[in-house]
Amino acid sequence: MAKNLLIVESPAKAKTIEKILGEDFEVKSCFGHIRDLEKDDMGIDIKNNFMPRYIVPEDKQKVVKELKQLAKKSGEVWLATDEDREGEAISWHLCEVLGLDPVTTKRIVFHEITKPAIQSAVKNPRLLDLNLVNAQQARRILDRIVGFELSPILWRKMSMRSNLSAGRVQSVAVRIIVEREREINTFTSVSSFKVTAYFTGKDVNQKSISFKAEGAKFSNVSDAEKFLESCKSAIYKVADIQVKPAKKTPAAPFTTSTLQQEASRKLGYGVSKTMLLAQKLYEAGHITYMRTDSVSLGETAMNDITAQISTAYGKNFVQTRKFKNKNESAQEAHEAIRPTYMNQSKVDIADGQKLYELIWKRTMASQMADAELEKTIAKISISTNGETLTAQGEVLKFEGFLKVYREGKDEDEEEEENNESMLPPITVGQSLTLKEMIAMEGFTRPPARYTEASLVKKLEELGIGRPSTYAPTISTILKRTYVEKRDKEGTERKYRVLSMSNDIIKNKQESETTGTEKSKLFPSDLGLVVTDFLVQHFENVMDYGFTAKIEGNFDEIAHGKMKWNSMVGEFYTPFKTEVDNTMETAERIKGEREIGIDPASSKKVIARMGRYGPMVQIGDVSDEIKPRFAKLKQDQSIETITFDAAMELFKLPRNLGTFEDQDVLVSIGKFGPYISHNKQFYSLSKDFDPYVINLEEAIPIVEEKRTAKNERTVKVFEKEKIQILKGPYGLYLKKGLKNYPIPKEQQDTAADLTIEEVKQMIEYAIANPPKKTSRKKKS
DNA sequence: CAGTGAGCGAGCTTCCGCTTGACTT
Repeated sequence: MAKNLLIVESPAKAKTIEKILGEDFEVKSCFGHIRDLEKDDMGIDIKNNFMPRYIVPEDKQKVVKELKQLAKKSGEVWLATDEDREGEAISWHLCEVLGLDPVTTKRIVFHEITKPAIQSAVKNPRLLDLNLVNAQQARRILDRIVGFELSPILWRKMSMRSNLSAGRVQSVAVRIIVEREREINTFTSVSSFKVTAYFTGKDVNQKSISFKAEGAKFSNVSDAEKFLESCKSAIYKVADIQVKPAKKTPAAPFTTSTLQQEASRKLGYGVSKTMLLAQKLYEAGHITYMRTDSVSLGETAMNDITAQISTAYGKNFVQTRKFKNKNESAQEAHEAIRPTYMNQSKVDIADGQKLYELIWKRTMASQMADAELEKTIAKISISTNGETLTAQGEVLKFEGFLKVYREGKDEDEEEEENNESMLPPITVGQSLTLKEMIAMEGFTRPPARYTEASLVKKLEELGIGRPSTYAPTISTILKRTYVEKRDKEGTERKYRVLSMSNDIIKNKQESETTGTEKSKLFPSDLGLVVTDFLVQHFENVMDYGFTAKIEGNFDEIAHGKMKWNSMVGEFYTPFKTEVDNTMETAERIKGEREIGIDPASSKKVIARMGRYGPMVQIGDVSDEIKPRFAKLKQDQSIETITFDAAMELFKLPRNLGTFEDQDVLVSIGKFGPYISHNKQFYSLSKDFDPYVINLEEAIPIVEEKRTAKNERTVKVFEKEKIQILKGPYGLYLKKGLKNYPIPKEQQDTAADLTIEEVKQMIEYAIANPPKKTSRKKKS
């Protein structure tokens, strides 16, 4: 009898499952979706009830062909795609393409790849859930409509010529970054003075002790000073001690999102790097599937984990837990991310060890005992003013899960200096000696800029995007340059410190660096203006709750309570009206902002988007005097640039004077600052500031780089902007940014080439690009 | 690339969500 064919999504899964099922089944993978909407068009017949037009994309044709052939000669075909909306749809598409009857074809699901789970799944096949398939179609079609209607509006309304895009997920992701940036910009930091006292004394055994205690916060320096003043000659006594037990609970096992966050905090990985390494670990069989939103662990896995904990740390370290997902949008088709074998603590994947270790520890910790603590809070009285100070200490009574793992924290979650040190043994009534009392100025902090991973966290909270798309979404908004990932240097800030020892109060000023950022997401001006535009015209789609709202509708479709095309239609009609309206009536996107009047010409100075990005402009094209333009520096923004900073930009290009009877100019080009002299350009190193460099400094740079250049230049056709240059492999032609080869036989006589011959050579090179030699070995 | 920078516009671009290989020296 012919074998049955079982189709899953992932090839790595296929291998494992084939082993489990044995002789009767041949297990193949379809590599995810095998059909999609037409690519070049909307792909939807809107007038015909939004009937989708599906095609098999080029890169899936090979797989589909193979599956078709196998299906023909196999016994029964079983569909075992993931148990979620997308998986159900993939199975339906498989039916369509392989000519299977969706009403009789066997459909099975499982959440873990273990022998019992799979065998029981095979014993209990069900049929395709067409309601769920329709929910997926609604999701797909709605996303296509939003993306393919909004993007063209941007092409029309944005003068920049680039591949702009908008979509349900990406545009909201950018909005999150934009709004955070504005929160930071409008944030005003408030300072206060916090009192800390450093005490010494003796414990019951007459051993010397020392610790610190904290007092009130004062909103200004004079109140803080008054307080210190009032503590002069005071007697300090321990007024009260309270001891409270406390416990800490381990975090749930990893999902895609939490893995990305933790790898970012602890290992400094970007989300793409994390996923790439996780993929390698998965393919090598070291971990379970890495694109998941589930926190649950299979039964077999639980046994493996608890056995491992018992052996390594003892039975009292075991505490099993069934974690539940907080997130309603989770579809839980897989397990949490965990090692496949807990007894394996090392892997042989290059760069993968650290990530594996993180997964291993997190998994172990999740089934380990709570950590038990003892928190001590001591109140210290001040005799002179009746105020009290508080000293806190924490003692770990039982390590529990902390033995292997402690979750990292995001910047904005960092609690105020959580004192996790121990308090020395003190007794109520005991008097203490004040060594020093300090009132230090501190400042409230603006919200933190997002990292890739903290953005993923936010998106997940809003139910926007899926585990398989978090990393690609971030790549998209970076590629579109709506958002930039970069560092920011901190700024110096002064703060005051009042200190009192031996009843003498001193007032010092110190300085610190604040606001240093590493690998953070900043919105570009493009991101700012496009977001404003979209929010203004498409508030509905840009709303943070939009996805959650339509997910509710998809659920109703999945439960057969709503028809998918009427749901899409309800969205489409008002949306399309707004699209048409916006196309016709909306102004071009400029993000224009007036920032002042140029005193020299008394013309308006504006900051706005230009063809080549953000710029400042004096005057207008309609003026008699020509307008002047300057592009913004990398860290400047239309929204925040000051008048003075803008005027500084107009100092370029700048004529430094003459050298060898030719002007020396300094300016900033696409690739940074440069000097131009005698029609040649010399890029300026970081050591020189184009706004301050003078002629004396510029001349040596020109001379030095010119000699270097002369050694390379054989001939220059100035009018045509073509050069013949000497390279490591011989002579070649350079036109603009592109290089073209000079044929071997003409290498020696290249210096005598005429412009006509050179042009012909370039034409020939363009017409005959180097061929990709695909040599297939003949067996 | 480059002493500019607008706008004009031919013809191009684009979505989200599933999955992995891969044109070449």
